[in-house]
Amino acid sequence: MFAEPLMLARDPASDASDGNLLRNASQGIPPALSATCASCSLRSGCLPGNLRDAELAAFSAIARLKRKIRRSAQLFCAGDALTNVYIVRSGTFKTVTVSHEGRPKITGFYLPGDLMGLDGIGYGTYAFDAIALENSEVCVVHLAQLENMASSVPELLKEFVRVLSIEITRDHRLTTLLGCMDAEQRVARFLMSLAERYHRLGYASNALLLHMTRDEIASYLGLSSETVSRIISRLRRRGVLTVDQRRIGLADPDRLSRAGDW
Amino acid sequence: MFAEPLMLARDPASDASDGNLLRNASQGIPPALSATCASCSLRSGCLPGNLRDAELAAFSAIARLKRKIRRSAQLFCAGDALTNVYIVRSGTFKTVTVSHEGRPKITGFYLPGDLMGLDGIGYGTYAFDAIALENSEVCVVHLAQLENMASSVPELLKEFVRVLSIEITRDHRLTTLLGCMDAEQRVARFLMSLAERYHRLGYASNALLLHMTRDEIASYLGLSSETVSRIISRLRRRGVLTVDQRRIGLADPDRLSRAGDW
DNA sequence: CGTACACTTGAACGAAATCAAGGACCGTGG
DNA sequence: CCACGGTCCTTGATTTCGTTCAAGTGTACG
Repeated sequence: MFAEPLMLARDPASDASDGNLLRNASQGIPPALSATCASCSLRSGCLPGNLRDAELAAFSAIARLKRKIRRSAQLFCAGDALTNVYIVRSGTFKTVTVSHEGRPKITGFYLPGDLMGLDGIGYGTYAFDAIALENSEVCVVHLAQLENMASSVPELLKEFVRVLSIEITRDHRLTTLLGCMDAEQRVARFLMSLAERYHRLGYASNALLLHMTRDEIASYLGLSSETVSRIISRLRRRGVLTVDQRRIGLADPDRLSRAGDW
Repeated sequence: MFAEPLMLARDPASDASDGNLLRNASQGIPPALSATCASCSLRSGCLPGNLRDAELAAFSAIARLKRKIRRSAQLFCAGDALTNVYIVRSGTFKTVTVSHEGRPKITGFYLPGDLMGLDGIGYGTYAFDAIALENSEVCVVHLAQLENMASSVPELLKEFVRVLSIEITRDHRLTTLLGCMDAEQRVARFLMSLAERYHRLGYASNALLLHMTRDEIASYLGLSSETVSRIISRLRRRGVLTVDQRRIGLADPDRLSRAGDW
């Protein structure tokens, strides 16, 4: 479909080494003791959202370790052995898979509260590269410890299963989007969904700041960056959006929503 | 993308009533006592595959209830409250979602050993309609009982999480397929993947019998049925496949595999 | 034996990719 | 401070792949 490699913003190869340096550096910093789940601003939007105080403290202990990842650095690599899953604490990530010819394809964007690495559990290795789109921080959750705790805390088990299931639902929606919708529907849905996710995190619901490039959006939506650009321009001309670089204003959310109907 | 409704083989509306009649009818039949997991031919290809004898018997008890679904009848409906998940025991199912204009889109095909309904757990309702492509049988697994047992049997918890994770992986692959690949790659991958799944079930690896129509394949792959037909014809002309209606022979699996490379 | 449905194939059309060029923004260094 | 190079973004012209439309063939089943 792409005759030439689709060049994304940053070179994965150089990111890898960059990421490793950062990882080592950040692990030298002792985790802040104040960073407990009870004091975290995500709270209900996160995996342990439904736990009671004692259980929450226990979960907090297994998610104690934090890791800072600088913009364009790599959190984990496709093929690496999976012992941890990660919860985004702040910032944004993308996950990327690479064709055997080296063409990258973005499979997801992750915001605060999202779990990364779930897709790799079944095979014991990460299925994708995870790269930070801005300076970000994650909670490191040892999978075996999580499964242990889930055995003894039914509420956590349910919540973990729920998160896994919702990831499946999200993927199925993406599947429908990629299989059935035209370019305008895809872009409209993408913006709506991003706005909703930010809104749930407490941001304004009628404006959003994209942390990804047009190329990255295009890759995720199975389009070319030119097409994404054209669609955004068209929606702007129609008065549905206001556009100032990465700042997108939802001037008419109803019409945007309808543009994404299927 | 489709200006006209994509007509699938059978009318979902008529299937629904048909399905309900069947459901009531089949529930009148007492479950066969001989149908235990220990005696099931799927064994290692199924959820309880790694359990030891005592645990297997316990699992067998919560998956005791079977249900027969006749060709084109409906197992469950999108939006219905989800209390059970289903394991395909024999036969084939498709899951279907319908656009607000009534256009159907097939989101998955399910073979023996596959779990259906996982995508609905997060929201407590099924996300899709599940329809049998041939006369089929499923094991009914009460979700609450499954989660209960998973709490006390770590091996089952791991296996359940593994199955959920693998579903995520599978969806991500489909996402890549729909987002990046051209028609030939999609069809080639589809056939390869189906052949592999049948092979794991003990069928010949170089031949396969499609239980779905070209329309259904097309819907799943985000193509038109004409395109699917043309691609299959092209692969036949090249000597990669032999085609006799729904019987597909994999004359040159290596080349078929390469045709699906990305 | 005839009707219905699934499948195949051809021809015309269209949506999005590709190719190509120009412009805006950013950090850097003179 | 401004010039410079590098990204990123936008827009236009052309091409391409797959859809749509249309017709015809084959197969299953009453």
